[in-house]
Amino acid sequence: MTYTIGKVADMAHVSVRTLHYYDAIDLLNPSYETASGYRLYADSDLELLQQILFFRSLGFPLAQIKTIVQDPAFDRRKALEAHRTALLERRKVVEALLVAVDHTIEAMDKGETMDKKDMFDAFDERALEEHRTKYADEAKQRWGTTDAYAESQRRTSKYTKEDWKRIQQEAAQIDADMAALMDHKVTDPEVQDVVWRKHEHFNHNFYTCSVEMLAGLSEMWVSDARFTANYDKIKPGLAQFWHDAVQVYCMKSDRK
Amino acid sequence: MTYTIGKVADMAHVSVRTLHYYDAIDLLNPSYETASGYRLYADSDLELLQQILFFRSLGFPLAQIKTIVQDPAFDRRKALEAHRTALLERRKVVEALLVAVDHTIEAMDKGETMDKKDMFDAFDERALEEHRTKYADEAKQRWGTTDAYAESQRRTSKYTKEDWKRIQQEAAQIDADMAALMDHKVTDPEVQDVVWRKHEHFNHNFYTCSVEMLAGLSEMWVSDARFTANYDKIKPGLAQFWHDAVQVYCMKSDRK
DNA sequence: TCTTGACTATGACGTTACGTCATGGCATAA
DNA sequence: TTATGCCATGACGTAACGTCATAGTCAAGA
Repeated sequence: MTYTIGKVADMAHVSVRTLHYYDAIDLLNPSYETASGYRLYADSDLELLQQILFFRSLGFPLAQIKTIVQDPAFDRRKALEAHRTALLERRKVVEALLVAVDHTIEAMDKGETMDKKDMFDAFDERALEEHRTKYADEAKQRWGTTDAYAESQRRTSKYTKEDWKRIQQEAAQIDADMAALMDHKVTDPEVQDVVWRKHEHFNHNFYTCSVEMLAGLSEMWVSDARFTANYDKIKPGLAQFWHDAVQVYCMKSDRK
Repeated sequence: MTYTIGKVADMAHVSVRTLHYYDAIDLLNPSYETASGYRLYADSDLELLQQILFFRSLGFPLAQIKTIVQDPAFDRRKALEAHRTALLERRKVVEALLVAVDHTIEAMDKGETMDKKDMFDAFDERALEEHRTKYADEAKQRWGTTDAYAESQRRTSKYTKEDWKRIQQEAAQIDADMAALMDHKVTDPEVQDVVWRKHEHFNHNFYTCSVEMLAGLSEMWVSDARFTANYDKIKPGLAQFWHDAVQVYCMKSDRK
């Protein structure tokens, strides 16, 4: 059984142009051809198309898909991991752009409406201060004599009230995202991604945080009642869950 | 004071070609020109370039930057927020791709190691319960708000333990039959026949399952590690095989 | 003054994965 | 036979430049 190009396009939900293109770049050449030059696709062509579309849906460029589907000895596993790394990089870029855009918007707000800004946080004031001292504490308790603490002091001392507000909001979002994943296993990639975001959040806002430091911090979250309470009031058990997830995260980082 | 193109390029850390390009698209035309046609940039041009590069660093497309810097009445704030929204969307896409890639990698891992530990769960209570919640889950995840889910709930709630046992045995038989055909092509009529049986099985026992739903389900079997594992422990690669076979089945049904 | 090397100009092609015409041949049912 | 619909090839456009290729310009050293 063979199918004309329009049929195939309909079945696979791609355009005829796409199939023309795949033929032109020798990614998918139809097995048969009529006397008048019409393309005829066989079942095996459909299967290959499935494969191609699968990898396309994962965001692979066509050039790479070509080698993947045409070389049976190709290491798909390695390709997937390389692709994953590229995606992580892309995410980092987007995150950085988001932060930059947010800051710009914030700066515009500041310049334009600084006056009526004072009305805001009355009770918020306290929350911010609490938050500030909490992180300062966190660093001091563990690395009071180290460079990390000095770095934290140096960086945080320049933060404005708005900075703290933003940092707190980001942290809250990360914690909320983690709380939403508490029914997953701590090894789940989604969970690990949130851990990664927390790690990045520390690096961006406080001090260069090694995985060892992160592991240490996570231990404090379960062993120090004040931190435990802070996490558990978001969702009971979150402190422990954070701890476990971070441990896995650090173990995986070690291997690299 | 004016600067030649090379000087400007060095100062702003962009290429000469980039400035040529900006001139060509009328994003930044130098204010002066020598008799021999050399571009000469004034200080005001440099400032404009600064602006352009700033918005570029935020990821704005040049076409938009053009209106931003050339129209003083332009609402930068709104542009920034729209851009922020776009970035959030991009992040979501990247996150989704990451999850998909992770699941695929995980499924590959499982497929290679799962085979050794299959002979578990026979027909004990727990397996049945797991099975029941699994299908309930399956429906809820995709059509939690639709009629299909309600129908599934209504019908499955009346099933007895014996019903579940029968349903599971039927499903297991279908899966086993499919596993036995994995050396065939997915377009093979025998394979397609088994897909048809699976489709009927769904229709009889759970809810009216359109081909679109079936296609959606099959995608979940490969993208959700839990389902992938369930199929692959019958035979490694079965999840992917089911997926491909169902896709062909649905594509062929579309034609009708 | 002549040459040399650094700098500049324009033009054109390549990149990704197709969309969108434009033009014209082929197929099939009425 | 014709109307209608599907098919083919070719060409241009996309975003933001990189990378030649070819050729004119400028300042400095011999």
